[in-house]
Amino acid sequence: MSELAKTYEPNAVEAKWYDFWLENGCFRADPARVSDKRPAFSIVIPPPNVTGVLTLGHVLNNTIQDILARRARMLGKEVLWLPGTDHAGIATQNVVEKTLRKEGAMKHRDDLGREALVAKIWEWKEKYGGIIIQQLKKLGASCDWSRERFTMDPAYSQCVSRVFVELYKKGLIYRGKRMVNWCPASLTALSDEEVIMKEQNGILYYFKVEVAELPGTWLTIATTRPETIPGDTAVAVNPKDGRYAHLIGKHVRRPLPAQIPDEQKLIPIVGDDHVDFEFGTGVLKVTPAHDKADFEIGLRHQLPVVDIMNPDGTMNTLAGESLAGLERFKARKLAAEHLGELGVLEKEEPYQNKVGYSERADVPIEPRLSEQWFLKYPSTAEARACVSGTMGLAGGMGVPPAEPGVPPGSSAETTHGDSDSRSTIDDSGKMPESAGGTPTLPARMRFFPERWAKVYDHWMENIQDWCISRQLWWGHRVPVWSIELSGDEIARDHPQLQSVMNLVLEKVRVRKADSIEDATSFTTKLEIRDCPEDLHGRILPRGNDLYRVEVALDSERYGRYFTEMGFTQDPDVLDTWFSSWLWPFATMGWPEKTETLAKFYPTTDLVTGPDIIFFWVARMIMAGYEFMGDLPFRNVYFTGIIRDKQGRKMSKSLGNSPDPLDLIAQYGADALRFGVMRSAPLGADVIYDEKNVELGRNFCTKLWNASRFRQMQGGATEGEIRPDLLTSDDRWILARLDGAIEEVTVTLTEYRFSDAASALYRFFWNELCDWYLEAAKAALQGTNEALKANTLAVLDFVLGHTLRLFHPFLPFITEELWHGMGFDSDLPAEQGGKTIMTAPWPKTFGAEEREYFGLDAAADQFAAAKYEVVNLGRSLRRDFNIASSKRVRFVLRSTATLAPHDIEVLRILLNAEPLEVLAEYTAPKGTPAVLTPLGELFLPLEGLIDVAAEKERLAKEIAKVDQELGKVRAKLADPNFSAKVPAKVLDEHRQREKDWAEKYAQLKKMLEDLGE
RNA sequence: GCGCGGUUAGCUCAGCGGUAGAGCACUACCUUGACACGGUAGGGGUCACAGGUUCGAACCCUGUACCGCGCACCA
Repeated sequence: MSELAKTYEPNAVEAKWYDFWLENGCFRADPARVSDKRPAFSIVIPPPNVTGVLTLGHVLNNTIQDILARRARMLGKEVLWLPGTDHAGIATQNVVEKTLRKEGAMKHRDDLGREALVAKIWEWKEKYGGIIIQQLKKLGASCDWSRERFTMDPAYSQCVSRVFVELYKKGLIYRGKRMVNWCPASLTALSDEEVIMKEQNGILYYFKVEVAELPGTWLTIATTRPETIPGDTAVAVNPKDGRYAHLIGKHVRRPLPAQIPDEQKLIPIVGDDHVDFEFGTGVLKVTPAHDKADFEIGLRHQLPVVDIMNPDGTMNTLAGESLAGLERFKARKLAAEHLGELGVLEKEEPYQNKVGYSERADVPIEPRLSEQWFLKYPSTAEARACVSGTMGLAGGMGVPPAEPGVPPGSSAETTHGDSDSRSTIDDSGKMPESAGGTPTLPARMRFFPERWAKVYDHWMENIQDWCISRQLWWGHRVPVWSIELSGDEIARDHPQLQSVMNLVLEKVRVRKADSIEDATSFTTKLEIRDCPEDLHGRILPRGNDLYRVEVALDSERYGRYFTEMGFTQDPDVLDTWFSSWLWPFATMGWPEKTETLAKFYPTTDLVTGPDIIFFWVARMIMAGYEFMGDLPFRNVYFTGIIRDKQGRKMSKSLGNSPDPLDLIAQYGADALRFGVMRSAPLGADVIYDEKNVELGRNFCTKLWNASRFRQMQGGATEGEIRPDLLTSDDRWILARLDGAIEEVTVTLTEYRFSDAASALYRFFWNELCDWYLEAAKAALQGTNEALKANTLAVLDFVLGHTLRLFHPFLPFITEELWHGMGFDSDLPAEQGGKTIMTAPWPKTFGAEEREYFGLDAAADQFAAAKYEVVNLGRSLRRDFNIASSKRVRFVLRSTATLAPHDIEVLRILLNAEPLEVLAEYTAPKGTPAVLTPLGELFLPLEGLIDVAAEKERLAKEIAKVDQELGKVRAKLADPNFSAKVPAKVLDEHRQREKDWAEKYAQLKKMLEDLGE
């Protein structure tokens, strides 16, 4: 073994071992190695944004995954941790556009054009795309980098198109004109999940309008958005509202825009149940183009839709001359001013409401009518059942998580009315038993913490179609080519479509095509070269003998044939999550039936944040069932969110987000990992404090120094332990080690990482270092060579196991010590050999081993009693102000049989010189003493002590003991107590009473011994 | 409004029916032969509040208050 350096230098060490692991293929997953004896373990990384940089959130998330992966390897599993990055449509395009604008390369994306901008983004991706991957390596992530994937890799993109076409074919994807969430900053539609509601301090404006048919009758309307008045096409009241019901059918004049002729201002008063007559004045202005609810009212009453805004959130000419061109919030103020000038503004009051914000761009979204692609989610019943089945079942901790190979036991607990949700009652014909509504079949997927299952279930229950198209350029382009033709043109130019057209013409429904129901789907073979498959498309009547003919293609190759025929590809790209939801299998080679998929799908664990439970987790589950016929993962661990000391989320703009790379440089990756893990309990947010990283650093240093201590003793590594030479301290630490193995194993199995880290900390620091290492000095400094060698063997055994227990948390320092201590060469390959990564995970002792080593309760108690003597002796020193460095005489009056080694341990730990153990001893009057489990310990300090002070100290202790004694006695005196309490508890109390009474008597005697 | 968490030492959190715990911070002493990124000892808590169940409640039940977070909302 080489000599360990005086201090631990993490940075050089970390780089060295990471390269070593890479060179030796330690992270490589080989499906061919998977067997009955070597089960597969797999995780797919939640792909970070390709342009992202490492945050503390990534540190938390990826450290957990690394711990799971490293431990799985030590458990002898074949581990695949599959890494990669996400193209992150909006985020990435935003970043690059912003940069280009700053550089003056463009003002608007149209200046560059689609191809040029996409090319720029690819350039950007190549240049900065790898940063976060390099940073993950610094953290120690043991991903199989040979399998790194990007959601816009050619093969991955192929998967996305294929999935699109399959869903299109099934009629689950359709194009429709709907109210969507429009982001005026990013100029695209968003899904409902991308909108976050924020509390807003706004103003509620009250203005009045005159009923045209009843001059002099005015209605007052409350609104937060006066700028949309020009888009109002009705005023609505509740038909049950006595105040207004008689006005339904009459008209009012809307005040804005003011310049237009009066007759154009007339809008009807309609009756609609949606109106809440408690709110405001009970009169609602209806702006179908700019509000979801108003749009619905508009549909019910056939109201015109007047769009008064531009896509970027400025007002258009329909808003009137003065508002046109103004940004919406400026327009709001001006509109209110106009109302004032017209004399119809009655009052303004401060008002708090919630406004939808674009998650990415952080600006209020604008409800907007537009044509988008939607997805009716597939496999919802299976996806819902597999998780919601956990409710109230398999509930508590301690139930091991589902492992691969668990037989599928789930079928849907409920059947939905949805015609498209295929039944999940499987062929076996097993129907869920109805047991008072409690699901009786085991869930197949577990959430940690479990409460997220309820959130998931609630969302699944109320699932809405997903708007999957985005008006962006960076992403997967919608694989649909379309052309608008008249019936004649179809017949003339596209004979292939004619037969389909005939069908359409038979049942011509010349009305606005705004949903899938109006489309006629077709499958046809178009006679074009190399096209082996049927093509799927739809013909949608657009009115006036015009038809939109569209085809969905999963191969870009054929797209150009359609282009040649005059078709154009849909300009939109797909929502980023439309590619992410395929991640667990698209990264493993789907749709090919690869060995990787066969061996590693479904994955074992997923580690992610609860904030993307709908964005990603739920959708992956549905995609898994739909395309793989099986769930994508068996256990989902939801991390907390990292917050600063004030409880705020980490964010760049707040500047409260430390750079993990700086922390690694300063403290080391292991320190960062340990510090974060120790403060990240299951199910709770993490309050980040650099002190925790310091703790991690200190911990590594301690581990380093303890190992150095061992090394300085010399001798061969890992000698044979002779049970006959084991001291009580040896037995004690072996038992403690056994307890630590048990606790760490259990806590990790239950995903309680912070508990595992605390258990490791406690064992290593408070048991191994504080007691065993100090006690072992008695043997190591002694002259008994056999005893010394045996102590070293025990120490090596314990340290070797400790390093392995620590390895998932502290991969670098444990590898360094594994080598530095010589474990790499002294152990056979199957027990680790040249890397701790492949060392087996420690197992608890069996009964045989416990007996072999003589580990029993008595041995444990004796050692604990010994350490208690030390504690009490040290307190005594402190009470009489004797420096811990000063050697003083102690006398232990004891009838216990103490081995010379035990006496030597006591002497060293007490820093006594000498320590006399006597069966008979009469202390001089005034000698301080303390009662210990092994007898009375005296600190003879002739003449040095303050008798009064000692008396006071004893009196204080007597009072305390008296109090405890009183409490126990009171309990025992209660007839109810002894009658009702379990025997075990009663015994405990009786024993306690005895102990306290004994202690009380002896303390009294000691007080007397002090004199007068 | 509905749902889910939380409220324990100055701070961050464990404990979840039977003598109140850890880490950090604080105080005192100690540069002793692994470690001052350390050691030893110590101070500090009517476990948010009010009821209830129980021989016994930080822990179980009910309600209240406050703090988070979802979901749905009234313009």
